[in-house]
Amino acid sequence: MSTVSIKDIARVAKVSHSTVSRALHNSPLVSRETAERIRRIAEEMGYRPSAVARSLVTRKTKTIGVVVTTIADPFIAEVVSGIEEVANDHGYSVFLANSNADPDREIKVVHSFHERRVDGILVTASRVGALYMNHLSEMKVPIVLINNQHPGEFVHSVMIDNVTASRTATEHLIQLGHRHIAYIGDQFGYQSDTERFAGYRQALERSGLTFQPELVVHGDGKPEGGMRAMERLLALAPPPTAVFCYNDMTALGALRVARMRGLRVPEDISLVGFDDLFIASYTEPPLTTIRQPKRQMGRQAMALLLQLLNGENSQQTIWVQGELIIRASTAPPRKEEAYAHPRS
Amino acid sequence: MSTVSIKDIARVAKVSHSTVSRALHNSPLVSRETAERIRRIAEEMGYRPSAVARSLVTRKTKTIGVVVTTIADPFIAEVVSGIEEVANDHGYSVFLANSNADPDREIKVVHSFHERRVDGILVTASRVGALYMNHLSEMKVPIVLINNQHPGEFVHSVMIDNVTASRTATEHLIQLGHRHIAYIGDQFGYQSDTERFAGYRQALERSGLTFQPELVVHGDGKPEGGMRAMERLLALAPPPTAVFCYNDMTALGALRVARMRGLRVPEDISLVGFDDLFIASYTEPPLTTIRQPKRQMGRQAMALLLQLLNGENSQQTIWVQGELIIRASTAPPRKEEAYAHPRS
DNA sequence: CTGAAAGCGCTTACAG
DNA sequence: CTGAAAGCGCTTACAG
Repeated sequence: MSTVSIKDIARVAKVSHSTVSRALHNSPLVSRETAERIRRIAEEMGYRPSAVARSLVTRKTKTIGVVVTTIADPFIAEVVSGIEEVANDHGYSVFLANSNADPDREIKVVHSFHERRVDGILVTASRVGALYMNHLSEMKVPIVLINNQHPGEFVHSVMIDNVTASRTATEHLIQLGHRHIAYIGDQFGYQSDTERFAGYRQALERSGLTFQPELVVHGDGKPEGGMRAMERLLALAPPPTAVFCYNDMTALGALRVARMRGLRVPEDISLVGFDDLFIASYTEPPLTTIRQPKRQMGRQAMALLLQLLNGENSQQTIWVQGELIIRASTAPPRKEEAYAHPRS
Repeated sequence: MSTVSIKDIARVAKVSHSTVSRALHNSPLVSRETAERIRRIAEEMGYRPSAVARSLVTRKTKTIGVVVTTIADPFIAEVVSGIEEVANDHGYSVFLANSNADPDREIKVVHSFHERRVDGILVTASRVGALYMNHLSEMKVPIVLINNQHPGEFVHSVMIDNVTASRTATEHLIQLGHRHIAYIGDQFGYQSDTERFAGYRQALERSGLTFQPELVVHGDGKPEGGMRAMERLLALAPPPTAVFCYNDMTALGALRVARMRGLRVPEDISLVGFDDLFIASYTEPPLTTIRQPKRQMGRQAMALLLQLLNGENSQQTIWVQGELIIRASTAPPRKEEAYAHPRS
């Protein structure tokens, strides 16, 4: 293979390779003429410096590792796109690895990033277990978590303020006149589910509505789980007049079941999602939801990592706020239902 | 920083670092006992070999570069997820870079991959121009393109058979009884648009239907373009009874406009997409479309690259077939319209 | 301003 | 079976 090195250039420029190295770095230690000549020759020879050789001596690879459960998740893809943007703007390349939420794979990914000597690590929307976190922190490189489900004590992270956002979403339904509001959660036990549920309860409490446990059902964060959950809710007597869903994917399933049961959204039942995936604008009706600034969260996480990489000991957690996006899946309940629910 | 090297291990094991290297590679050249002892020590010391040092001597980085326009595109994200799967299974790490279809950025990405000394490159669904391709091929590493819009002569690629798939999609509409079938394309001039249009025309011809130029309008591959195009089609007298869309995103826009105009899908107008994005199952009605085996295409592209990396000079182009997925957005036209169109 | 030297962490012929 | 040596392509003190 023909890859040209600093030595090749030195040979044709009749200087030492040290001088070539300096010239290529615009070092003031080399005369203008020689420097320019060397640069011209390098250009002509199609020289590209070897990042691997450089990394070996500088002990910085200018790479970061991004771990995701799966890049096929639209939420994650948006976040990663934000990460990649600022990484590239600062000369960093990103290694992408899917963990598939598989513990074995997670360990393998961490080892792989370790061997690659990445300068830092970003973990998106993962449910990193304790074991995984230990492996990660053994690497002794800065780690930033995005919407992590098990925040440890020593890690930096970017997090959506789930409680406030969920309270806002639920309050929107209450303001419309709903009194019989359900919550379809994610699988039980995950932090963001717990937080979103907490926001839902806070909204009920603040409005003096009694919490009804039967109105809380768990899905799986995907349409399938949303469908199953919605079926259970619609079997209730009376069924809720509004449903706040853990995320848009869940809402997608809920929406489908509502339609299958012949219910009109929002006339018969209101639906709110969370995330504001692209798809939320294109459902029928378009979905009222909480927007997470996904790309922005990716950008901020990378910016935080950059600070850590520069030795600035910045804040532990960056909180971002969700934004209620009112579209067409929410409306006042029908008259006869609005006040059917007893106030506490 | 504390990263332990082969030398550190050598020191505590009281052997040379060459022996350590051999032991860690399970070389038969080192006695079982020493090898095991060394491995134990390495383990205890938390040793992780440096891929960068190894790369420097082996002249293989075991990395590949993946260029995408944007990872936020759901089609691309699925493909990348397939790529990543097989890459990781074979010990390769993947560098991900978004080009944003920006020529400047494309060049920068290529340079960056060059400097990183990636072993191979995968380009997904890009509209790589000639300039870009030149830079790419200068690197002298194997390149595999996926659904590229400007296939060159010397590159390997994985391509969907657009013509056959589009003909199938259109024939499906014809079989339902439609005679007045529109095509909403992508921006004019792109290869896959040209091919899908060709498939559409072939279907018409084979069925003896006359091609009507006014039934062909161009969008932009996104919902917005689909909306504009659909508005133009619905302004026709008579409007088409069915529309074949360049892709699902376009169909999303078309669907929305149909609804805004008070048309029922599929009763008043049938719609077919292309891609079978996740979202296609969750529109209302669920979208009939052509499924591209996205993940599989990513896997095959990476497998092809692997072969090239192993020096096997494999086939230039792998063709994959689309699959018609009939859902609920297509149905026979209303009686009075079915035969309104003159046969040629 | 320029070059020779050392070294980053490995692999792998070459001797023994 | 083991070690000393060379070298991958750079960067950067150290001399001059």
